[in-house]
Amino acid sequence: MASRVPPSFTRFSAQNLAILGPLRAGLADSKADLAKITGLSPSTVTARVDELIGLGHVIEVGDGVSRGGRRPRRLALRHDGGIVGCIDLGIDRTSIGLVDLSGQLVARIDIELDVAAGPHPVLQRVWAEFETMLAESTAYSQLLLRGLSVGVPGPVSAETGRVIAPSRMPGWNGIDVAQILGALAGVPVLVNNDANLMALGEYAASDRREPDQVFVKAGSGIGCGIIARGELFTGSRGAAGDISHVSVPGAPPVACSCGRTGCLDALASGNALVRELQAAGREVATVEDMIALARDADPVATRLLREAGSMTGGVLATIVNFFNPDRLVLGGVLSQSEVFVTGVRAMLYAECLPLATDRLTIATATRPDDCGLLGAGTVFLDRMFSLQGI
Amino acid sequence: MASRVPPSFTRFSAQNLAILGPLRAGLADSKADLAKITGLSPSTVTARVDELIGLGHVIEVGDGVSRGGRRPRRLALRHDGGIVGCIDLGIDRTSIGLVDLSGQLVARIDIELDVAAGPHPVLQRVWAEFETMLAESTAYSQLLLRGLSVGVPGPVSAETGRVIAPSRMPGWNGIDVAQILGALAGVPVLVNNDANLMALGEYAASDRREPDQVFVKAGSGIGCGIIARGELFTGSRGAAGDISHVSVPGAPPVACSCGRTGCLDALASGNALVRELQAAGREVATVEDMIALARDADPVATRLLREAGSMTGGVLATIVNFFNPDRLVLGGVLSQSEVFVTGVRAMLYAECLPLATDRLTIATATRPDDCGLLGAGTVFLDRMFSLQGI
DNA sequence: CGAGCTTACTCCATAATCAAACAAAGAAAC
DNA sequence: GTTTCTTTGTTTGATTATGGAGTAAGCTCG
Repeated sequence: MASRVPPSFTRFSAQNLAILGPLRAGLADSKADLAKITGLSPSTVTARVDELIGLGHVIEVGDGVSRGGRRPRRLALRHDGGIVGCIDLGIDRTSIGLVDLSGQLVARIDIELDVAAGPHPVLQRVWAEFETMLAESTAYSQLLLRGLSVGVPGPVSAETGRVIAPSRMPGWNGIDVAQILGALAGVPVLVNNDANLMALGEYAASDRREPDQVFVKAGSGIGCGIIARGELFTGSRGAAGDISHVSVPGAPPVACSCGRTGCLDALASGNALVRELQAAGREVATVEDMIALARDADPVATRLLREAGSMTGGVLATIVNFFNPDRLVLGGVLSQSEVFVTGVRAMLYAECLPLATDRLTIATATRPDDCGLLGAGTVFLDRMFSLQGI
Repeated sequence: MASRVPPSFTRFSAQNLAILGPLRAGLADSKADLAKITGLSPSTVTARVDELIGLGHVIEVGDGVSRGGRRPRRLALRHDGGIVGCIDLGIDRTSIGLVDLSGQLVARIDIELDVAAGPHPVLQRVWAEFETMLAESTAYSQLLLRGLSVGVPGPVSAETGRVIAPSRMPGWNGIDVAQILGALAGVPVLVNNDANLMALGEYAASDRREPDQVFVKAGSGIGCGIIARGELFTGSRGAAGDISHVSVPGAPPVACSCGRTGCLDALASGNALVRELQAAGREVATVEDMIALARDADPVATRLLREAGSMTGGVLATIVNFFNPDRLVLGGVLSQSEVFVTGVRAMLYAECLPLATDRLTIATATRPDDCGLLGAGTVFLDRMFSLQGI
């Protein structure tokens, strides 16, 4: 791979971004296309593209196929202009990956890591593992590390970037992950909630770019990310999408860690189901075990998953009526269970107005394992290729 | 008032809009301010403002006060450049108003009108009443009627502008209000859901311009409008915010017009409460009667209003957790009842995470009677002063 | 195989925009 | 009452973007 690294990004002008945007999204790959899409004049496109080529951000990649006239000279982003480190911090498992400037995931590892060990030990371990992975990825280790993008399993303040009131991350309240990791890595760090990143990753990875989507991460916990008008919606506080502690209609008053009873997280999360299954005498340790059991037609596991689907669907029904998304995506481990997904579907169609569901697609994640890392990469690249810059 | 009408709007250039936007919003009233806010150079601002003055859209209105140097020459939009007719169609009462180009409501009348009489009779009556009102408003009848903006008490398709599946407007399904009224009036007509318009009107009228707001119209029916990132959010279908037929957690299975049971509209709407109160032997005809009864400490009316508040609050709790608005505004007739509002508040604070409510303001509408008409005006003017144009 | 058509791209005179110097008008300091 | 500083607004080359004309390079069909 190219060892000559293009100059560091500072900021792009609005017009350069108008060129880079369609190139990045794959909506255009020639000057003519760019002129059509951006509305800029052909001469301006030529001038801007030449500048971007000179700066080393864009390259010509040979000729395209003719559409009845002169064939276009195809343009592309240089994806060797750097690399972004992506980290999806989980409760007991963390994924680490590399995303190139085109948004492709080009390397990943998974490590066992208990988030309860506390911010500093966890983040030091994560950084050490990342450095090892980067050094071993010979194709990419020469490239400039542009920064890190991290997903955490708890709310992240939109203003300060700190973790706030994370019910499942003891010792992390008020922690500034960007500052700690930034000190270790010496590069810019972005931090977001994991479900938000998964929503964005799914949106970027799938063909179905519906502008209004809801992504539900049903794993050991339950989270949710919102795409509104094609952009991540977090609310001014940064906590939008947090449905863990919504009361489930008509459910038993099971005590929740938040101090109330009947919360979705206490009733339908993977952790809650495993506990119930253990109470019923089954030998299960993880959510995956439980799903395997249900696949083997265990009646209790199957019933619990179906009920969890119903309860999740009941909460989502209100949200679908209210928000009217075009697409609802189920991700997380529980989405691997057909019974759970069926439960969600059945409840949604039963509880929603036809008006709200007749255009609604209910799907499972296109790349369930990767969407967290892909979303982390997307957030970073979108910011890098924006007026704001990194 | 000026009888010379400025030339018809066609489209504004992006830069002219950059000038008009801050002037319209009251964020700037001099060339220096405009340069600061828009980021355009002072010379460009001068050129654009001169052009807009020449076109008759902007005027100089004397000198401002010095802030330590030369005093500014104050600029303003010409609000005599036309007038917009606003119509808030209700189930049995319709408001008709005039909004000038600055967004001020300058005239209004209310008429008794049963929407069930059907589209053509209703819209003909509305247009006749509007013409009478306009002719009698001598200060404005000379001005150019730019168009009409209508709110209807049912879902409106975002794509076709037609009324779709309106549960409370028999005979209106699939009706193109814009086409019917446009044929009568000969001017452009915009149609939107009434709760959406009220949300926008409240947003425009209040000082608290929080970017993420939810407006709940609790009247004879229950509707809801969403402001996300400072803009009306309707979803691609146009029906976002429709919470009438959300199931109320733990409520009795009262039959609803939608064919299901336990819907919010069947339990907590003004109509539902009046029916229940009548069943309890009270002599009430309207929602206003019921509120008056509760003010006189009638125990049944008070209990019903409080329960309705709780049920509405229970549904809104899920929405607040999910959407995380900065502001929740209660409008419609029921918001005039302190008991109802208290019920909503109590349930919301009981059911929501502190994270979701610690920044949340729960308020009643600033101008409860006018926000529908104001919102209709806002929608029209925002569209007129956009690249899209009318 | 070439005339005519289509598509892709470039050149150039015109128009728009900008930064910077300048002018106007007032406030504050001495 | 003069000097100096601030703020507002205009004028002036220099820079930048634009749209249309022109060029390049393919297709298609008689």
